[in-house]
Amino acid sequence: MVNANQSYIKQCFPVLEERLYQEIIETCSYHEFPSSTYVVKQGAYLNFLPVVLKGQIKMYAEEEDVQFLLYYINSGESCILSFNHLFDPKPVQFSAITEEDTVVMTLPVAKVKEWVIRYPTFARILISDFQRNFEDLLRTTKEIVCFGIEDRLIKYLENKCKRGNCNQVHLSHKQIALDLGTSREVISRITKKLEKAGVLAQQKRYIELLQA
Amino acid sequence: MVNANQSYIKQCFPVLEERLYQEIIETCSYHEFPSSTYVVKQGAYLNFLPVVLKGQIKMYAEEEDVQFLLYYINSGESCILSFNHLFDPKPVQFSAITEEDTVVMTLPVAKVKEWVIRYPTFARILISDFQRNFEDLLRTTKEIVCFGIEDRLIKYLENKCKRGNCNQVHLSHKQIALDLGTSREVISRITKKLEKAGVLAQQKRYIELLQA
DNA sequence: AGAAAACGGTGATTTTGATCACCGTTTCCC
DNA sequence: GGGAAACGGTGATCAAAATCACCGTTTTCT
Repeated sequence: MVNANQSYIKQCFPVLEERLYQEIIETCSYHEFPSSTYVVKQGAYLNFLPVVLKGQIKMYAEEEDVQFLLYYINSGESCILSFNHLFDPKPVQFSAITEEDTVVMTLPVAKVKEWVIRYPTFARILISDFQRNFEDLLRTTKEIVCFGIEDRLIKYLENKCKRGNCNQVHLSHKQIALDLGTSREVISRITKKLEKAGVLAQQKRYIELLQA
Repeated sequence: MVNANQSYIKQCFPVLEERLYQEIIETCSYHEFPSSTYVVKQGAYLNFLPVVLKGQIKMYAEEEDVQFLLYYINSGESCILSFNHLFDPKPVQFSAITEEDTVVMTLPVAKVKEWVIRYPTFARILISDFQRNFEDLLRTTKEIVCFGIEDRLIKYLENKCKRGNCNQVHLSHKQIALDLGTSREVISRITKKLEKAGVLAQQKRYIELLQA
Protein backbone atom coordinates (compact mmCIF):
# COMPACT_ATOMS: atom_id res chain seq x y z
CA MET A 1 0.00 0.00 0.00
CA VAL A 2 2.76 2.37 0.85
CA ASN A 3 4.29 1.70 -2.55
CA ALA A 4 1.03 2.59 -4.23
CA ASN A 5 0.92 5.82 -2.25
CA GLN A 6 4.44 6.65 -3.31
CA SER A 7 3.45 6.38 -6.93
CA TYR A 8 0.49 8.66 -6.25
CA ILE A 9 2.90 11.24 -4.95
CA LYS A 10 4.70 11.22 -8.28
CA GLN A 11 1.38 11.80 -9.98
CA CYS A 12 0.53 14.73 -7.77
CA PHE A 13 3.90 16.35 -8.13
CA PRO A 14 5.04 15.46 -11.63
CA VAL A 15 8.19 17.55 -11.56
CA LEU A 16 9.87 17.11 -8.24
CA GLU A 17 13.51 17.07 -7.30
CA GLU A 18 14.53 13.56 -6.31
CA ARG A 19 15.84 14.81 -2.97
CA LEU A 20 12.55 16.48 -2.13
CA TYR A 21 10.68 13.38 -3.15
CA GLN A 22 12.75 11.40 -0.66
CA GLU A 23 12.12 13.96 2.04
CA ILE A 24 8.40 13.85 1.44
CA ILE A 25 8.32 10.10 1.68
CA GLU A 26 10.21 10.24 4.93
CA THR A 27 8.08 12.87 6.60
CA CYS A 28 4.57 12.34 5.30
CA SER A 29 1.87 10.21 6.80
CA TYR A 30 -1.05 8.58 5.05
CA HIS A 31 -4.69 8.63 6.01
CA GLU A 32 -7.51 6.69 4.44
CA PHE A 33 -11.09 7.93 4.49
CA PRO A 34 -14.19 6.11 3.32
CA SER A 35 -16.67 7.92 1.11
CA SER A 36 -18.75 10.74 2.63
CA THR A 37 -16.58 11.51 5.63
CA TYR A 38 -15.11 14.73 6.85
CA VAL A 39 -11.42 15.17 6.18
CA VAL A 40 -11.31 18.73 7.44
CA LYS A 41 -13.98 20.56 9.44
CA GLN A 42 -14.51 24.27 9.13
CA GLY A 43 -13.08 26.03 12.16
CA ALA A 44 -10.30 23.51 12.79
CA TYR A 45 -6.66 24.48 13.14
CA LEU A 46 -4.41 22.47 10.88
CA ASN A 47 -0.71 22.09 11.40
CA PHE A 48 -0.17 20.09 8.28
CA LEU A 49 -0.66 20.41 4.56
CA PRO A 50 -3.21 17.89 3.29
CA VAL A 51 -2.68 16.44 -0.18
CA VAL A 52 -5.21 14.22 -1.95
CA LEU A 53 -3.27 11.23 -3.25
CA LYS A 54 -6.17 9.17 -4.43
CA GLY A 55 -9.89 9.80 -4.69
CA GLN A 56 -11.90 12.94 -4.67
CA ILE A 57 -12.96 15.52 -2.14
CA LYS A 58 -15.53 18.25 -2.17
CA MET A 59 -15.03 21.55 -0.44
CA TYR A 60 -17.94 22.94 1.48
CA ALA A 61 -18.74 26.29 2.98
CA GLU A 62 -20.81 26.18 6.14
CA GLU A 63 -22.32 29.33 7.48
CA GLU A 64 -25.43 30.20 9.40
CA ASP A 65 -27.03 26.78 8.97
CA VAL A 66 -26.61 27.08 5.23
CA GLN A 67 -24.01 24.99 3.51
CA PHE A 68 -23.04 24.66 -0.11
CA LEU A 69 -20.48 23.16 -2.44
CA LEU A 70 -17.51 25.32 -3.34
CA TYR A 71 -15.44 23.11 -5.65
CA TYR A 72 -13.78 19.74 -5.96
CA ILE A 73 -10.27 18.61 -5.21
CA ASN A 74 -9.06 15.61 -7.17
CA SER A 75 -6.05 13.43 -6.86
CA GLY A 76 -3.46 14.08 -9.51
CA GLU A 77 -2.96 17.67 -10.47
CA SER A 78 -4.24 20.37 -8.19
CA CYS A 79 -4.52 18.04 -5.25
CA ILE A 80 -3.56 20.27 -2.37
CA LEU A 81 -6.54 20.57 -0.14
CA SER A 82 -5.91 23.69 1.86
CA PHE A 83 -3.29 26.40 2.02
CA ASN A 84 -4.63 29.22 4.03
CA HIS A 85 -3.28 28.02 7.31
CA LEU A 86 0.22 27.67 5.91
CA PHE A 87 1.80 30.96 6.86
CA ASP A 88 -0.85 32.12 9.22
CA PRO A 89 -2.24 29.90 11.95
CA LYS A 90 -5.90 30.56 11.42
CA PRO A 91 -8.80 28.13 11.43
CA VAL A 92 -9.78 26.87 8.01
CA GLN A 93 -12.87 28.51 6.58
CA PHE A 94 -14.35 25.49 4.82
CA SER A 95 -14.94 21.81 5.26
CA ALA A 96 -13.65 18.97 3.12
CA ILE A 97 -15.74 15.84 2.59
CA THR A 98 -14.77 12.75 0.63
CA GLU A 99 -16.82 11.91 -2.44
CA GLU A 100 -15.35 8.42 -2.68
CA ASP A 101 -12.80 6.34 -0.83
CA THR A 102 -9.84 8.64 -0.54
CA VAL A 103 -6.23 8.61 0.56
CA VAL A 104 -4.82 11.80 1.98
CA MET A 105 -1.19 12.49 2.71
CA THR A 106 -0.29 15.08 5.32
CA LEU A 107 2.91 17.08 5.46
CA PRO A 108 3.95 19.06 8.53
CA VAL A 109 3.60 22.79 8.01
CA ALA A 110 7.11 23.45 9.30
CA LYS A 111 8.57 21.17 6.65
CA VAL A 112 6.44 22.68 3.94
CA LYS A 113 7.63 26.17 4.80
CA GLU A 114 11.19 24.94 4.62
CA TRP A 115 10.62 23.27 1.26
CA VAL A 116 9.04 26.36 -0.24
CA ILE A 117 12.33 28.10 0.37
CA ARG A 118 14.68 25.26 -0.50
CA TYR A 119 12.93 23.76 -3.51
CA PRO A 120 11.77 26.26 -6.12
CA THR A 121 9.64 23.77 -7.99
CA PHE A 122 7.74 23.00 -4.82
CA ALA A 123 6.80 26.65 -4.43
CA ARG A 124 5.71 26.68 -8.00
CA ILE A 125 3.49 23.66 -7.56
CA LEU A 126 1.91 25.29 -4.53
CA ILE A 127 1.25 28.47 -6.44
CA SER A 128 -0.29 26.80 -9.44
CA ASP A 129 -2.46 24.51 -7.34
CA PHE A 130 -3.57 27.56 -5.45
CA GLN A 131 -4.42 29.29 -8.67
CA ARG A 132 -6.63 26.46 -9.69
CA ASN A 133 -8.54 26.56 -6.43
CA PHE A 134 -9.00 30.27 -6.72
CA GLU A 135 -10.36 29.98 -10.23
CA ASP A 136 -12.74 27.24 -9.21
CA LEU A 137 -14.01 29.26 -6.31
CA LEU A 138 -14.49 32.31 -8.47
CA ARG A 139 -16.40 30.33 -11.07
CA THR A 140 -18.66 28.91 -8.39
CA THR A 141 -19.29 32.34 -6.93
CA LYS A 142 -20.27 33.74 -10.29
CA GLU A 143 -22.59 30.85 -10.96
CA ILE A 144 -24.30 31.26 -7.62
CA VAL A 145 -24.79 34.97 -8.07
CA CYS A 146 -25.62 35.14 -11.74
CA PHE A 147 -27.59 32.01 -12.48
CA GLY A 148 -30.91 30.73 -11.21
CA ILE A 149 -31.19 27.34 -9.58
CA GLU A 150 -32.38 25.67 -12.74
CA ASP A 151 -29.24 26.57 -14.64
CA ARG A 152 -27.09 25.73 -11.68
CA LEU A 153 -28.68 22.32 -11.37
CA ILE A 154 -28.02 21.56 -15.02
CA LYS A 155 -24.42 22.64 -14.72
CA TYR A 156 -24.08 20.58 -11.58
CA LEU A 157 -25.41 17.46 -13.25
CA GLU A 158 -23.30 17.99 -16.34
CA ASN A 159 -20.28 18.41 -14.16
CA LYS A 160 -21.05 15.24 -12.22
CA CYS A 161 -21.38 13.32 -15.46
CA LYS A 162 -18.18 14.69 -16.89
CA ARG A 163 -16.17 13.84 -13.81
CA GLY A 164 -17.82 10.45 -13.48
CA ASN A 165 -17.34 9.88 -17.18
CA CYS A 166 -20.86 8.66 -17.70
CA ASN A 167 -24.26 10.28 -18.10
CA GLN A 168 -25.83 8.99 -14.92
CA VAL A 169 -25.97 10.72 -11.59
CA HIS A 170 -26.55 8.39 -8.66
CA LEU A 171 -27.62 10.87 -6.04
CA SER A 172 -30.88 11.51 -4.22
CA HIS A 173 -32.64 14.80 -4.67
CA LYS A 174 -31.79 15.59 -1.11
CA GLN A 175 -28.06 15.20 -1.62
CA ILE A 176 -28.16 17.39 -4.69
CA ALA A 177 -30.13 19.99 -2.77
CA LEU A 178 -27.45 20.01 -0.11
CA ASP A 179 -24.69 20.62 -2.61
CA LEU A 180 -26.60 23.46 -4.19
CA GLY A 181 -27.63 24.97 -0.88
CA THR A 182 -31.35 24.58 -1.44
CA SER A 183 -34.12 22.20 -0.45
CA ARG A 184 -35.28 18.83 -1.73
CA GLU A 185 -38.64 20.10 -2.94
CA VAL A 186 -36.98 22.61 -5.20
CA ILE A 187 -34.80 19.94 -6.79
CA SER A 188 -37.78 17.62 -7.16
CA ARG A 189 -39.76 20.23 -8.99
CA ILE A 190 -36.96 21.26 -11.31
CA THR A 191 -35.96 17.72 -12.20
CA LYS A 192 -39.58 17.01 -13.07
CA LYS A 193 -39.65 20.08 -15.20
CA LEU A 194 -36.40 19.19 -16.94
CA GLU A 195 -37.67 15.68 -17.49
CA LYS A 196 -40.70 17.03 -19.29
CA ALA A 197 -38.44 19.30 -21.29
CA GLY A 198 -36.42 16.27 -22.37
CA VAL A 199 -33.19 17.38 -20.73
CA LEU A 200 -32.95 14.37 -18.48
CA ALA A 201 -34.70 11.13 -17.52
CA GLN A 202 -35.32 10.03 -13.98
CA GLN A 203 -34.83 6.34 -13.42
CA LYS A 204 -35.58 4.55 -10.20
CA ARG A 205 -32.21 5.08 -8.63
CA TYR A 206 -30.49 7.68 -10.70
CA ILE A 207 -30.86 10.60 -13.05
CA GLU A 208 -29.77 10.24 -16.64
CA LEU A 209 -28.69 13.24 -18.66
CA LEU A 210 -29.93 13.22 -22.23
CA GLN A 211 -28.57 15.10 -25.24
CA ALA A 212 -24.94 15.89 -25.75
CA MET B 1 8.04 60.54 -8.44
CA VAL B 2 10.10 57.51 -9.30
CA ASN B 3 11.72 57.77 -5.90
CA ALA B 4 8.35 57.76 -4.23
CA ASN B 5 7.40 54.68 -6.19
CA GLN B 6 10.59 52.96 -5.11
CA SER B 7 9.71 53.49 -1.51
CA TYR B 8 6.25 52.06 -2.17
CA ILE B 9 7.91 48.92 -3.47
CA LYS B 10 9.64 48.50 -0.14
CA GLN B 11 6.28 48.81 1.57
CA CYS B 12 4.70 46.18 -0.63
CA PHE B 13 7.54 43.76 -0.24
CA PRO B 14 8.88 44.34 3.26
CA VAL B 15 11.37 41.49 3.21
CA LEU B 16 13.12 41.46 -0.10
CA GLU B 17 16.65 40.57 -1.04
CA GLU B 18 18.54 43.67 -2.08
CA ARG B 19 19.45 42.11 -5.40
CA LEU B 20 15.86 41.34 -6.23
CA TYR B 21 14.86 44.84 -5.24
CA GLN B 22 17.37 46.19 -7.72
CA GLU B 23 16.10 43.84 -10.41
CA ILE B 24 12.54 44.93 -9.82
CA ILE B 25 13.44 48.59 -10.09
CA GLU B 26 15.22 47.94 -13.33
CA THR B 27 12.49 45.94 -14.99
CA CYS B 28 9.24 47.37 -13.70
CA SER B 29 7.17 50.10 -15.24
CA TYR B 30 4.78 52.46 -13.47
CA HIS B 31 1.25 53.36 -14.45
CA GLU B 32 -0.97 55.98 -12.87
CA PHE B 33 -4.74 55.71 -12.93
CA PRO B 34 -7.27 58.29 -11.79
CA SER B 35 -10.13 57.19 -9.57
CA SER B 36 -12.86 54.99 -11.09
CA THR B 37 -10.96 53.69 -14.09
CA TYR B 38 -10.38 50.19 -15.27
CA VAL B 39 -6.92 48.79 -14.58
CA VAL B 40 -7.75 45.32 -15.83
CA LYS B 41 -10.80 44.25 -17.81
CA GLN B 42 -12.28 40.79 -17.48
CA GLY B 43 -11.37 38.70 -20.49
CA ALA B 44 -8.03 40.41 -21.15
CA TYR B 45 -4.76 38.53 -21.47
CA LEU B 46 -2.07 39.91 -19.22
CA ASN B 47 1.60 39.30 -19.75
CA PHE B 48 2.63 41.11 -16.64
CA LEU B 49 2.09 40.94 -12.91
CA PRO B 50 0.27 44.04 -11.66
CA VAL B 51 1.17 45.33 -8.20
CA VAL B 52 -0.68 48.14 -6.45
CA LEU B 53 1.96 50.54 -5.17
CA LYS B 54 -0.31 53.29 -4.00
CA GLY B 55 -4.06 53.64 -3.74
CA GLN B 56 -6.82 51.14 -3.77
CA ILE B 57 -8.50 48.91 -6.27
CA LYS B 58 -11.71 46.94 -6.23
CA MET B 59 -12.06 43.60 -7.92
CA TYR B 60 -15.22 43.03 -9.85
CA ALA B 61 -16.87 39.99 -11.33
CA GLU B 62 -18.87 40.63 -14.48
CA GLU B 63 -21.14 37.98 -15.83
CA GLU B 64 -24.37 37.93 -17.73
CA ASP B 65 -25.02 41.65 -17.31
CA VAL B 66 -24.70 41.28 -13.57
CA GLN B 67 -21.62 42.62 -11.88
CA PHE B 68 -20.58 42.72 -8.26
CA LEU B 69 -17.74 43.51 -5.93
CA LEU B 70 -15.44 40.65 -5.01
CA TYR B 71 -12.88 42.26 -2.73
CA TYR B 72 -10.40 45.08 -2.43
CA ILE B 73 -6.70 45.24 -3.18
CA ASN B 74 -4.77 47.84 -1.24
CA SER B 75 -1.30 49.15 -1.56
CA GLY B 76 1.01 47.88 1.11
CA GLU B 77 0.56 44.30 2.11
CA SER B 78 -1.36 42.00 -0.17
CA CYS B 79 -1.03 44.29 -3.11
CA ILE B 80 -0.68 41.87 -5.99
CA LEU B 81 -3.62 42.36 -8.22
CA SER B 82 -3.84 39.17 -10.19
CA PHE B 83 -2.01 35.87 -10.32
CA ASN B 84 -4.06 33.50 -12.33
CA HIS B 85 -2.45 34.27 -15.61
CA LEU B 86 1.03 33.71 -14.24
CA PHE B 87 1.68 30.12 -15.15
CA ASP B 88 -1.16 29.66 -17.51
CA PRO B 89 -1.90 32.16 -20.26
CA LYS B 90 -5.63 32.48 -19.73
CA PRO B 91 -7.78 35.59 -19.77
CA VAL B 92 -8.40 37.06 -16.33
CA GLN B 93 -11.80 36.30 -14.89
CA PHE B 94 -12.45 39.60 -13.16
CA SER B 95 -12.05 43.31 -13.62
CA ALA B 96 -10.07 45.73 -11.50
CA ILE B 97 -11.27 49.29 -11.00
CA THR B 98 -9.53 52.05 -9.07
CA GLU B 99 -11.29 53.39 -6.00
CA GLU B 100 -8.99 56.39 -5.78
CA ASP B 101 -5.98 57.72 -7.65
CA THR B 102 -3.71 54.73 -7.89
CA VAL B 103 -0.21 53.82 -8.98
CA VAL B 104 0.31 50.35 -10.38
CA MET B 105 3.63 48.72 -11.11
CA THR B 106 3.83 45.99 -13.70
CA LEU B 107 6.41 43.22 -13.84
CA PRO B 108 6.90 41.02 -16.89
CA VAL B 109 5.58 37.52 -16.36
CA ALA B 110 8.79 35.96 -17.62
CA LYS B 111 10.79 37.80 -14.98
CA VAL B 112 8.35 36.90 -12.26
CA LYS B 113 8.59 33.23 -13.11
CA GLU B 114 12.33 33.48 -12.92
CA TRP B 115 12.23 35.26 -9.59
CA VAL B 116 9.91 32.71 -8.07
CA ILE B 117 12.63 30.15 -8.66
CA ARG B 118 15.64 32.29 -7.80
CA TYR B 119 14.32 34.21 -4.81
CA PRO B 120 12.57 32.11 -2.17
CA THR B 121 11.13 35.07 -0.32
CA PHE B 122 9.51 36.31 -3.49
CA ALA B 123 7.65 33.03 -3.89
CA ARG B 124 6.57 33.30 -0.33
CA ILE B 125 5.21 36.80 -0.78
CA LEU B 126 3.28 35.62 -3.81
CA ILE B 127 1.82 32.72 -1.88
CA SER B 128 0.75 34.74 1.11
CA ASP B 129 -0.74 37.51 -1.00
CA PHE B 130 -2.61 34.86 -2.87
CA GLN B 131 -3.90 33.40 0.36
CA ARG B 132 -5.27 36.73 1.37
CA ASN B 133 -7.14 37.11 -1.90
CA PHE B 134 -8.54 33.64 -1.60
CA GLU B 135 -9.79 34.30 1.90
CA ASP B 136 -11.37 37.56 0.88
CA LEU B 137 -13.12 35.94 -2.01
CA LEU B 138 -14.37 33.11 0.15
CA ARG B 139 -15.71 35.53 2.74
CA THR B 140 -17.53 37.50 0.08
CA THR B 141 -19.03 34.35 -1.37
CA LYS B 142 -20.34 33.27 1.99
CA GLU B 143 -21.81 36.67 2.66
CA ILE B 144 -23.56 36.75 -0.69
CA VAL B 145 -25.03 33.30 -0.21
CA CYS B 146 -25.89 33.37 3.45
CA PHE B 147 -26.96 36.92 4.18
CA GLY B 148 -29.82 39.03 2.88
CA ILE B 149 -29.18 42.32 1.20
CA GLU B 150 -29.93 44.31 4.31
CA ASP B 151 -27.12 42.64 6.25
CA ARG B 152 -24.82 42.83 3.31
CA LEU B 153 -25.48 46.54 2.93
CA ILE B 154 -24.67 47.16 6.57
CA LYS B 155 -21.46 45.18 6.31
CA TYR B 156 -20.60 47.03 3.15
CA LEU B 157 -21.06 50.42 4.76
CA GLU B 158 -19.18 49.42 7.88
CA ASN B 159 -16.36 48.18 5.73
CA LYS B 160 -16.28 51.41 3.75
CA CYS B 161 -16.11 53.40 6.94
CA LYS B 162 -13.37 51.26 8.39
CA ARG B 163 -11.22 51.50 5.32
CA GLY B 164 -11.92 55.20 4.92
CA ASN B 165 -11.32 55.71 8.61
CA CYS B 166 -14.39 57.83 9.10
CA ASN B 167 -18.09 57.16 9.49
CA GLN B 168 -19.28 58.75 6.28
CA VAL B 169 -19.83 57.06 2.98
CA HIS B 170 -19.79 59.39 0.02
CA LEU B 171 -21.47 57.24 -2.58
CA SER B 172 -24.75 57.43 -4.42
CA HIS B 173 -27.32 54.72 -3.92
CA LYS B 174 -26.68 53.66 -7.46
CA GLN B 175 -22.99 53.09 -6.93
CA ILE B 176 -23.68 51.06 -3.83
CA ALA B 177 -26.24 49.02 -5.73
CA LEU B 178 -23.65 48.28 -8.35
CA ASP B 179 -21.15 47.00 -5.82
CA LEU B 180 -23.74 44.78 -4.22
CA GLY B 181 -25.09 43.52 -7.50
CA THR B 182 -28.59 44.86 -6.96
CA SER B 183 -30.65 47.86 -8.04
CA ARG B 184 -30.89 51.42 -6.83
CA GLU B 185 -34.48 51.11 -5.62
CA VAL B 186 -33.52 48.29 -3.30
CA ILE B 187 -30.74 50.34 -1.75
CA SER B 188 -33.02 53.37 -1.46
CA ARG B 189 -35.63 51.41 0.42
CA ILE B 190 -33.20 49.72 2.76
CA THR B 191 -31.30 52.88 3.61
CA LYS B 192 -34.62 54.56 4.42
CA LYS B 193 -35.51 51.63 6.62
CA LEU B 194 -32.13 51.69 8.36
CA GLU B 195 -32.45 55.42 8.82
CA LYS B 196 -35.74 54.93 10.63
CA ALA B 197 -34.16 52.19 12.70
CA GLY B 198 -31.41 54.62 13.74
CA VAL B 199 -28.58 52.68 12.17
CA LEU B 200 -27.57 55.49 9.87
CA ALA B 201 -28.40 59.04 8.84
CA GLN B 202 -28.70 60.19 5.26
CA GLN B 203 -27.29 63.63 4.63
CA LYS B 204 -27.52 65.50 1.38
CA ARG B 205 -24.40 64.09 -0.15
CA TYR B 206 -23.42 61.15 1.97
CA ILE B 207 -24.54 58.47 4.38
CA GLU B 208 -23.42 58.60 7.96
CA LEU B 209 -23.17 55.48 10.05
CA LEU B 210 -24.37 55.92 13.60
CA GLN B 211 -23.64 53.75 16.64
CA ALA B 212 -20.26 52.16 17.24
C1' DA C 1 -30.40 81.30 -15.84
C1' DG C 2 -32.10 77.34 -17.82
C1' DA C 3 -31.90 72.73 -19.63
C1' DA C 4 -30.28 68.19 -18.90
C1' DA C 5 -28.74 64.70 -16.13
C1' DA C 6 -28.27 62.41 -11.93
C1' DC C 7 -30.39 61.38 -7.63
C1' DG C 8 -33.66 59.62 -4.33
C1' DG C 9 -38.41 58.14 -2.90
C1' DT C 10 -42.25 55.16 -3.26
C1' DG C 11 -46.21 52.41 -4.87
C1' DA C 12 -47.62 48.34 -7.58
C1' DT C 13 -46.51 44.06 -9.57
C1' DT C 14 -43.92 39.89 -10.60
C1' DT C 15 -40.64 36.39 -10.08
C1' DT C 16 -37.91 33.14 -7.73
C1' DG C 17 -37.24 30.27 -4.44
C1' DA C 18 -38.11 28.82 0.53
C1' DT C 19 -41.21 26.70 3.58
C1' DC C 20 -45.11 23.98 5.16
C1' DA C 21 -48.08 20.20 4.79
C1' DC C 22 -49.31 15.91 3.28
C1' DC C 23 -49.07 11.46 0.96
C1' DG C 24 -47.86 7.38 -1.75
C1' DT C 25 -43.80 4.48 -2.98
C1' DT C 26 -39.46 2.33 -2.43
C1' DT C 27 -35.76 0.62 0.17
C1' DC C 28 -33.60 -1.07 4.08
C1' DC C 29 -33.17 -3.66 8.07
C1' DC C 30 -34.48 -6.61 12.06
C1' DG D 1 -42.58 -10.36 6.26
C1' DG D 2 -43.36 -6.21 8.32
C1' DG D 3 -42.23 -1.78 10.15
C1' DA D 4 -39.31 2.23 9.85
C1' DA D 5 -36.89 5.31 7.28
C1' DA D 6 -35.72 7.44 3.18
C1' DC D 7 -37.39 9.05 -1.13
C1' DG D 8 -40.03 11.68 -4.46
C1' DG D 9 -44.23 14.38 -5.90
C1' DT D 10 -47.17 18.25 -5.47
C1' DG D 11 -50.32 21.88 -3.87
C1' DA D 12 -50.58 26.09 -1.06
C1' DT D 13 -48.50 29.85 0.97
C1' DC D 14 -44.89 33.17 2.03
C1' DA D 15 -40.94 36.23 1.73
C1' DA D 16 -37.21 38.56 -0.47
C1' DA D 17 -35.86 40.95 -3.94
C1' DA D 18 -36.22 42.46 -8.94
C1' DT D 19 -38.65 45.18 -12.00
C1' DC D 20 -41.62 48.82 -13.71
C1' DA D 21 -43.52 53.22 -13.49
C1' DC D 22 -43.63 57.73 -12.10
C1' DC D 23 -42.28 62.03 -9.89
C1' DG D 24 -40.06 65.70 -7.34
C1' DT D 25 -35.46 67.48 -6.03
C1' DT D 26 -30.67 68.42 -6.56
C1' DT D 27 -26.65 68.98 -9.14
C1' DT D 28 -24.11 69.97 -13.13
C1' DC D 29 -23.03 72.06 -17.26
C1' DT D 30 -23.19 75.49 -20.81
